[in-house]
Amino acid sequence: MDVALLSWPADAERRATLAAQGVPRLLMIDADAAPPTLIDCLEDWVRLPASQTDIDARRAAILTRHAGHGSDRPVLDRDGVLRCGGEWVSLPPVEARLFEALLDRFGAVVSRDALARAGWPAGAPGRNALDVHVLRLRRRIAPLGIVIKTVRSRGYLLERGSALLSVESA
Amino acid sequence: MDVALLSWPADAERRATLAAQGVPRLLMIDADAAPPTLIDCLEDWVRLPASQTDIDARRAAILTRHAGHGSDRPVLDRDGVLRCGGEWVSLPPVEARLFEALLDRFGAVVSRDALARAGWPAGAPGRNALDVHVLRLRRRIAPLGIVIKTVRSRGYLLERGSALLSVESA
DNA sequence: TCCGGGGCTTCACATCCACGAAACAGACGC
DNA sequence: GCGTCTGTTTCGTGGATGTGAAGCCCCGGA
Repeated sequence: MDVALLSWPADAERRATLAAQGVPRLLMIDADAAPPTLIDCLEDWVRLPASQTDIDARRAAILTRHAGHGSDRPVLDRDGVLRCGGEWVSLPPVEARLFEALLDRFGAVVSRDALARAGWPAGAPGRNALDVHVLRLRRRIAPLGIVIKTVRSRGYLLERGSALLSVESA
Repeated sequence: MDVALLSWPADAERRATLAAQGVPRLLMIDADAAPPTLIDCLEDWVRLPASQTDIDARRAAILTRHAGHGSDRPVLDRDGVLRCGGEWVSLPPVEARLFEALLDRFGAVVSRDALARAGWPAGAPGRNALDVHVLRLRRRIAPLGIVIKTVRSRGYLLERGSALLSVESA
């Protein structure tokens, strides 16, 4: 995980998107622009021109806060091995593609359509196939403390479980 | 509560004291000094010389965080996911449209008529539908510390709750 | 002061649809 | 052959939306 560097006010829209996904941001403020109101604790800004030292300091601060809020993303490699919190599981092809799509938008909603396209690029099978694969994927990743939440009639959303965090850190 | 303005590195000792007391701080960094590592979320810094605008912006940001890791404005994304203070809930279509209308006028009154139009662009169902949906919306967003206040015979108004802040931080 | 009504809140249902879950079956690889 | 991966069918549960009706509160009028 890294801090996203954005221009302000140029990247206003991207900023909102990243904020919604919980991605930390550092806004580079144009010399003559007004500083924005910060959305949350994972955001900061520097006025340009700024020294690399100052920029690095603010990035480090954001990362520290981010770590404090605890939310490491799982990692999926090209062999379908999913790692998170020291543990790992292997994902079969279809589930790996589904998970990849969810991970790309970690913390944000992925529509069922988008998932179906990700899972079956050549065309999806029956409608229920997706349901079943999500079910199986859920069970497979549960031991890693990763959860797929349903957002009814909208899609699915990937996040770290809450209950397991204490167990994991213990 | 106000933000303490300190010089850095001159006021290092006072900074530690204030931090221990939970007092928010803004460090004014000497032009040639290295930026400090931030102790907590209630601290920030600006490099001198800095404009009053920038200083005020950072003070405001600190105060926002101080109001309690979640006193930020709620954010509703296009997938009906409402985020606030690290938590989130999903809103079904009708409630999402109602909430959007309230959020557009955050802190101000939105008339029942306007709400009805926002919730049912094609025309509202029974008159009571709005009441019931407001009720359900209230219950759904309560866990996020967001409150819909009634302004009798005028409409509704969206704001952050106060009582829940302690629960939320626990 | 008491009463009636408007405005809002809340509950109890009823309907419809999305999603969850189990069971089953074919295909494939070791 | 056995276990895994994948897809299908089927059934059940719970969410989303509306409607009707009972209650509360406050305000204005008799």
